[in-house]
Amino acid sequence: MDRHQFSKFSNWFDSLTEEQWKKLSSNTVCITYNKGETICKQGSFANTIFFVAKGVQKIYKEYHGQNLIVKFSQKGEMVGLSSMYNSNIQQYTVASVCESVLYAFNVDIVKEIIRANADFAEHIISCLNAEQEEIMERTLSLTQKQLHGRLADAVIYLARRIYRSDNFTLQVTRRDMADFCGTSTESAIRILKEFHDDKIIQVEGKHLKIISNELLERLSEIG
Amino acid sequence: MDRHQFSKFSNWFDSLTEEQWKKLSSNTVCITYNKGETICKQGSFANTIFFVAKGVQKIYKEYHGQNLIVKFSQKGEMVGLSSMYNSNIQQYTVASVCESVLYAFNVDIVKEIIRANADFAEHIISCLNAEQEEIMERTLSLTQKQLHGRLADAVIYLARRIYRSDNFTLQVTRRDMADFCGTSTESAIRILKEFHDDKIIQVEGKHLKIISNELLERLSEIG
DNA sequence: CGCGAGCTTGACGTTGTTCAACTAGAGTGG
DNA sequence: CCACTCTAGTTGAACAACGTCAAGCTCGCG
Repeated sequence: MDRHQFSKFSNWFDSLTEEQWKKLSSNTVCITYNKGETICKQGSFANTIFFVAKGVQKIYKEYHGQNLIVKFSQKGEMVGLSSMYNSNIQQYTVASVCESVLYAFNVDIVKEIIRANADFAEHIISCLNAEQEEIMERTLSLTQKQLHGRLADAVIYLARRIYRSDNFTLQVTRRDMADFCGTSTESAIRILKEFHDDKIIQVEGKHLKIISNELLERLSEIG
Repeated sequence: MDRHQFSKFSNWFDSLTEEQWKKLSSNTVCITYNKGETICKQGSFANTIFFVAKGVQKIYKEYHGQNLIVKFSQKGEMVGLSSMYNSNIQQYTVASVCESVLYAFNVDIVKEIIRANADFAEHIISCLNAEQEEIMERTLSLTQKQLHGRLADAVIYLARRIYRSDNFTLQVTRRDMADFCGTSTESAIRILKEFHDDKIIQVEGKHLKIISNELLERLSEIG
């Protein structure tokens, strides 16, 4: 594992001493996942922290055959930090929505570094804070807004956070969009079509283009 | 501030050195809040971490005049850990649902101790993990279950986590119950009445008694 | 005694789910 | 190369769940 490769797209490991880096990387494997493959499974033992080097993944909770997608993770993010202490049971399932490359760290080594390196510990806490803030914002969206608001939020999320463009090719299915908005596939499709007909976005198959960010934000705002 | 008082009902500060404790406690004030008073407000600057010595508080997000109660906090818990890093803006409002006593710590001192004390840092991370797990569980409940399941969850939560009894006096209003379940006051009342009529619980005004834990759990399970 | 906040109930309308049917494309095996 | 199947996407109609509105109630407090 070349340290320089990592620091190009992530500051996660900048604070590590040479020794800490060696220990971490010698206990690490790199894995490539195909589209649709499960990376880790809700309910299994959580002894791994993942670092995403490539691709997009969906992090979701399973419930009675229904899925709720909590968030999408991507390049430069750590996955599994929130199942690190307490129960060592995985709280959610992670699956690859396109070809992904992940590094799998041993959780005990990560914990060891947390204890030895205050900068790294702070980074972790800071990251957990951000994640929780995000989840609470989404919980608010999912529980207080109607479908139009929720789908507007989803489109904004994908455009700004994941694809960083107003014009992108969806790697997720309509079902995933629905699971992200806590609704049924049919409803998600209907609302997206409405947005299309109202010239707020342009959807053709997997291609999505935002026409009016203002209208999307208005929809998000009024719920 | 007497250290012994604290260690009676909390292990939060056990790992602190004498010096760290002195520094922390000399920058701390103790405040009593009456029922209904706001402890801290969503959107304001977050430079305080609270430690609850007495009472029950509601932690909620405000949105268009509607509130979503994320959780209730109580004796022995820290409040504000999740707004510690990143933005120093309070992510939620905290209000007292009965007479409460809280200690207000300076966030910078807490951060200083995190850097200097690995046990304390681990404790914080562990706590953040637990909180996030709880919030995700609730998000699942709120988005995937129908009202009966959500109210069953709320009753179970109050009985097991807050009052630790199957027979207790509610300090929260029906409105709060509704805000906790992401529904309207009227709906919350109707479902509670149904539970009462079906002899699952017994509600009379503020008094609540669980008659059948099995039925409640079945309701929670089937959603 | 009157006022206001919290609680309760019924009627009604809306939102969003469910079910069923149909289409299109991708992969598979004969 | 063509039937076959499977998955994803789409549409419409019927229905259930839930929110909203309106009204009345109770109880504590000034």
